Amino acid sequence: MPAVTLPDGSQRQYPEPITVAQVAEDIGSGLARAAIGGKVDQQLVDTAYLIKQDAELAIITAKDDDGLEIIRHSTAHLLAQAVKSLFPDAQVTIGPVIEDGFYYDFAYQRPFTPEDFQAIEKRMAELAKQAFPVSRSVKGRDQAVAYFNDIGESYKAEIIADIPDDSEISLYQQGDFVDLCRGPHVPSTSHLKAFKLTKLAGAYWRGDANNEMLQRIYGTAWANKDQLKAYLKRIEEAEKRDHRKIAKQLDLFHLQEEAPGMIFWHPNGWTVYQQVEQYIRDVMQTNGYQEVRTPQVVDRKLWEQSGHWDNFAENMFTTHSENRDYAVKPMNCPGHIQIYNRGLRSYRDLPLRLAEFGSCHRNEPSGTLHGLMRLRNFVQDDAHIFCTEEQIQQEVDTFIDLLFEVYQTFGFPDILIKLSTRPEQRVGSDVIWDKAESALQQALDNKGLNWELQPGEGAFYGPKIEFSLRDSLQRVWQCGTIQVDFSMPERLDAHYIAEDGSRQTPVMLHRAILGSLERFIGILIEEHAGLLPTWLSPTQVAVLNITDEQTDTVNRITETLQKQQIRAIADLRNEKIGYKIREHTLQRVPYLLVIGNREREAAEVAVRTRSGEDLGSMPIAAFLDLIDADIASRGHLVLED
RNA sequence: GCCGGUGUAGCUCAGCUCGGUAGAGCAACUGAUUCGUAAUCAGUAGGCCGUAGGUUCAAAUCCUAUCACCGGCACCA
Repeated sequence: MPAVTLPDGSQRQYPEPITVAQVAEDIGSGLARAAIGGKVDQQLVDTAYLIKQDAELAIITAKDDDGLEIIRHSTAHLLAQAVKSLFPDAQVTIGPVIEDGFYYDFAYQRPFTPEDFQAIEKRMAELAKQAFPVSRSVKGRDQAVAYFNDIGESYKAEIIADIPDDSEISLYQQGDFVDLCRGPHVPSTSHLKAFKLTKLAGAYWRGDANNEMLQRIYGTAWANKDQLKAYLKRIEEAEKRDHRKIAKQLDLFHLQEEAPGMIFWHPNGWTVYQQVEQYIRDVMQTNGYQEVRTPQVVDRKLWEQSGHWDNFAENMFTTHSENRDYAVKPMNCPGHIQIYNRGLRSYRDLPLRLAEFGSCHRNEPSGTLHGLMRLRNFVQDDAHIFCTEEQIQQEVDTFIDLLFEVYQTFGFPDILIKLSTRPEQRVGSDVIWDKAESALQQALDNKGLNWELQPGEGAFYGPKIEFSLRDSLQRVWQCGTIQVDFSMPERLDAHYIAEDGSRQTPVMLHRAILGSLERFIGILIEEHAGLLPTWLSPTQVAVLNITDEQTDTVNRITETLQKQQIRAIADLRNEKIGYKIREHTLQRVPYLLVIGNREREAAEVAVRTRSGEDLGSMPIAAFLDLIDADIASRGHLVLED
């Protein structure tokens, strides 16, 4: 006699056990048709799930987030069914739901071609239309292993073999396709109406590069065609923000074959870079850091001593001269320790904060390079804080505040924070690790921040916090970091004289706010779609004449602006004003000053923003006040819609 | 590094299936036009078809290798 309580609080009594689908039918036939799952006492189940006792029930439809997840998961199965029907020899492996979609990994003797891809998508649509009922069954573990081995699905058998002994294994069947799955799934493939396969890629079995490579097919799935269309539109728009595309349009930088993973900065891009660097330099100077500069090419011996040669030799660029081996620096820390080590340090000197816009080279694997985001040569806003163990907490605390201040200036509200703790292979005692990890964790918790734990992901020398941002396609890139290091000061003989006269080894904190300046600028470009705030814009003002009668006036105004440190250009070309406005707007110039005879007579400038807003005519002094305030606010003075 | 895809004028792209003198738009240059808030008109010039081999009477096109880029995977001190 189950009593079912619905989300609105109403209760329904049934004389005997009843399925989710039947309850939906009881409520209404429309709901019954829309039902794709249920939530019984907070647990997601199929519509065929039998409710035997009193329970809370929510009927899940495509409108629910859970419903969408079920649809995506079921579409992954549909993909597998389509692949098996076209390529019976292909083996299925895993097919999880991911953000906005799903993927499925297959093992097959030859690569899927773009034509196969089309055919698979077409077959999926056909199969969905056939409205196969999806049914669940349960097998014992050994029985399930035998079953999948029997039908030639050895990967599935391997997965099941790893599931604990006593677990029940659920199988889902649609047509003649059977897959191992926890579920739940839609009751019929007819619920899968809005999907699209998006990309074809390789992926290692079980995510291990030592294993064979499978073929992964990615797809997206939605509750209806409109949502699918909106999603595809969103992706299309996001791709337009790609910093590599915008860099071409705005002439910011380029890469070329002869220097893979290294940037040729053009005047426009370098202007942006310089603004970012100078801002961070100011922040460092006002927050107790001292800037230094250390060599690019350093004798191999130092890298052996620091441990880099052992751990990262194949990722370092090396060179030699007169029988000596050198490496181009991949990090700045050993250099900073050399500066620390010149002269005897006292506990009174600590914390000592050494900062460097250090250009580092790392020979990253070719497949990882990605525009400004992943390079072989990049500059970090790097600094190392030498301190005592007692000072760690305070330093971490202050650093996080500083980082948030900077990220706020640049307009990044959405920061992903991860804490990585001790890995298997590490140096230093557990006592010290305990201290360091808790210092980092406490600093985060004290500020009430949301963070994710990554157990075992710390560096061999200490735990770390990573601060990551997303690009326009939602890919995550690590930018800021703070890492506690117990190892390197000792390896490189750093010491200080403690209060009691003893010789102690300092702790070192590696920290960066932006991380790689290049990467940060890449994200900045995508975040703003190239519409950089005025303080960062390569050109801040374009002064345009209507006819050549105003040439002298335009030149004079441009010079006036330039003398006030405004990055202004004059556009005196013999073109219609509409043409010039279009061009500079496409170049994302924040302010356009139009000078015709009216303005010349009135000694004013007509101000137009790149968003198309007309700020009216004003004397040049008034415009200077306006743009000065804009620049000083670093993008936080909102003049445009 | 691994899997798949791509590489043609400064930019965006067509031509490649099925081999037969390399094409468009924008940009550039020249000339005309002097114009009021997102594209004035006409003309001219521009290409080692990523690179190196091969097949062929003939290769942008077919084959092999290689480099770079794009999308993933693995990696990211």
